[in-house]
Order: sequence, then structure tokens, then C-alpha cells
Amino acid sequence: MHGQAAHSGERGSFACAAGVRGEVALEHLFQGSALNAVDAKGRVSVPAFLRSVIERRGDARTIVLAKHSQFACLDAYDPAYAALKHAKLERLLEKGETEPDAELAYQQRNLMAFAATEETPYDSSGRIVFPPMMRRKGGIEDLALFLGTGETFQIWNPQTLLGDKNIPEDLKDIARYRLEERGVTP
Amino acid sequence: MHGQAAHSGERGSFACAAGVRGEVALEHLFQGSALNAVDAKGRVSVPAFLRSVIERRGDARTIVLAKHSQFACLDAYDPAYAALKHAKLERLLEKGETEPDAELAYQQRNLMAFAATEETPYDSSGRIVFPPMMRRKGGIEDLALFLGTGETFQIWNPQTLLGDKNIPEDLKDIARYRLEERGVTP
DNA sequence: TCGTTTCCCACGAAATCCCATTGTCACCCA
DNA sequence: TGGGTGACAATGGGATTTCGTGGGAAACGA
Repeated sequence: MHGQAAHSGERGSFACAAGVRGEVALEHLFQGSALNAVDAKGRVSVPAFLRSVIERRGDARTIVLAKHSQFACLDAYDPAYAALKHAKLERLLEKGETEPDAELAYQQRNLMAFAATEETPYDSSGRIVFPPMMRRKGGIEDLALFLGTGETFQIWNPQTLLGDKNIPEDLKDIARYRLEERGVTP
Repeated sequence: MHGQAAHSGERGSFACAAGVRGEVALEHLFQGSALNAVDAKGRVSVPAFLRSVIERRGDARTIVLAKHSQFACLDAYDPAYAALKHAKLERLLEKGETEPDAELAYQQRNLMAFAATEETPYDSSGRIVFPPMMRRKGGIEDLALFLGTGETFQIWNPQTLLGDKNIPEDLKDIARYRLEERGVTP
């Protein structure tokens, strides 16, 4: 258990390669993987190394959950990132404005980005209670696989990930390792 | 013993071949080699001459580990370099977004760059504890061979390197020298 | 009152910190 | 020139804290 929570450490404040055309830069990125249990009450520990990033980005002890736009998993991030995401959408709109469906696409994305999300706080021990709707959308059962992806992190049902054709084999190896580490081989 | 901490020295601060079209440049490069022991707890000293590069690139005392894409070894770098990598991906996405598979390719790369890596801090004496997953992926046992490769550095099981057909003989000589230096000849 | 949800405490394993030791090298000063 | 000596790198072992997790008590809404 405990994945590799430890390695996260508390420091790691590194300068970010920023300055991409006025974009807000993220100084701290989500990285690493862990497999945690979902208990009978629907509680899960958010891995400590992810929490440390959240708390460095802002002072919230909260995560935002959304269905991932492409994968059968959940996308998660901190509240501060939500604002950033909004700015990104704006920029996308400006870029593709010439295209006919641009406005519609923008509205749709905006809905997805904000209406279709749930914000959940984690307690002093770092656990959230999984909102039932999100839990279902992510197909999460009794194990939650956390994957850092830089700006955000993903939460998977490990079995779903293993069955996804679009996931690189090297990444599946990691999922298998985490399962094995926990004694779930079948 | 203590390898050759010395040869590496503390210098090596040279200007980097920078200025690749607005890209963030790395001012300090990893170079040199060392062979260190992995103890029973899985701890290894990161050679001081590599740490000094890490700390000049940013203020982190942390290394990022990943499986090397081609060799049977680990690839390692500092968090600042990871951020740089991320910025590159972002830029690629915005540029080639018109293509249909661009988004998927982006997601896959991001997963590999962040989920398939582990960040581990080194303590005041310069040691990391090898994350078990990475240790296995790199086939690292009780000796770790560090090789600087400029932007990043590699960590090998010396025996694996000696058995790799794609490694130049001159480099194997270095590995042999480090082993001999340490009294491991068989 | 009953069923949830939220909070709090407890435990075991594992990771992190701290101190101690030793060999090398660099430097200094006779 | 050469021996001493101080600093630093690499390594070993023990002590302490943190993390993930389970269970129960208290608060809340219906």
C-alpha cells in the first residue's frame, strides 16, 4: 500500500518553463502514480504527493472532479486550476473563431468545464468521500488508480485502464505493478 | 572507494547551446560517470557532481525518474527539465490541433511524461531511496551506474550495460573501470 | 427516530530524518 | 616536499514521523 507516497517530499519548488504567449504558468505539476482503496463509505485517500501539489498551487484543501473528455476515467485538479482552464478555453475560442461551429463548441466546452464538475474537500487525513455521480461516471469500484498528468491528474478504475486500447503499454505496466504491489494479481 | 567523485569536480558551468527558436535553454548539462552502492534499504547516493547540476538548474533537491525509452535503464533529470518538457507538449498541441489524432497523442505523451515517472527527493546527505517500481524497471540491484548525457542522465545496472549490444565499447570500458575501481571484477 | 454524513481517534507499516563512521581529496604550512 | 588537517563524499544503522486505512462516535436532515 501507500504506493510511493513518500517520494513526493515537501519541497520541489522548481521554476516552470513559462511564458508561452501570456499563458499563466504552473509552477507545480502533478506527477507519479498510486493505487488506493475505496472503502465501504466511499472514502479514498488522495495520495500525499498529489495533495502537496494542490496545496502549493493554492491554499485550498479541495479537489475538482470531472469526467475526462476522452478517456473512461475522471479528471481531477485543484480549484485554482479551474480558473486557468477557463482562460485556456477563451483562447481556443479566439483562435478558431473563423470556423462556423466555434461558438457552439465553446459553449459546450464551457458547460463541461464547469457544470459537469463536482468539488470535494478532503479531510485532515487527506481523504475525500467520492461523490456518487462521479464515482459512477468514472466506473470507480473498490480501487482507485491515481495518475499525475502535469496540470491535472486522472483517477481510473485500474481494470478499465488495462482494457483501454488507447493507453500505452508502458503505462499499463505501471498499473499492473501497482496492482501486484497490493497483492491483486488475478 | 567513493568512486571518483573527484574527477567530476564542481566546475562544468558552461553555456548551453541555447536559442532554439524561443525555447528555454538549459545552462548546465549532466556529464561524467559514477558507480554507487544501493544499500539494503534501497538507498543510493546521487553523485555530487550530478546534484550540483540539478541545484544550478533550479532550487529543487529532487530527481525525476523514468524508464528509458530505448535502453534497459532509467532516465533521470530534475523537475525543471520536466516542466520544460511539459511546455513543449503544450506548444505542440496548440500548433497541430487541427489534426484528428493530435489530442489523443497529446494525452498519451502527457501520461508517459508524468504518470510514468516518479519524483524522489534526496536528503541532506544526497541520497534517494529508490522507488521499488523504478528500481525494478531499471533492473537495478546492488550497484547503480550513473552516466551523464547532457540534458538528462541515466542510471544502469552495470551488468546490463555490459551486456547491451547497442552500447559502444568505449563506454563499456568506462563501466568496467568503475567496477574494477570498486573491486568488482568477476 | 432512523439513515446518512461528518468528524475524530487508533493502528501498523513504511518512509524520512538524524547521527555516526570512514575513506579521499584539497589545502596549508612548516 | 611532505606530512598534517580540515572538508566533503559515500555509506550504515537506529529513531521518529507520516501515510493509508479501519472503525466508531457525534452531528445532521428527513
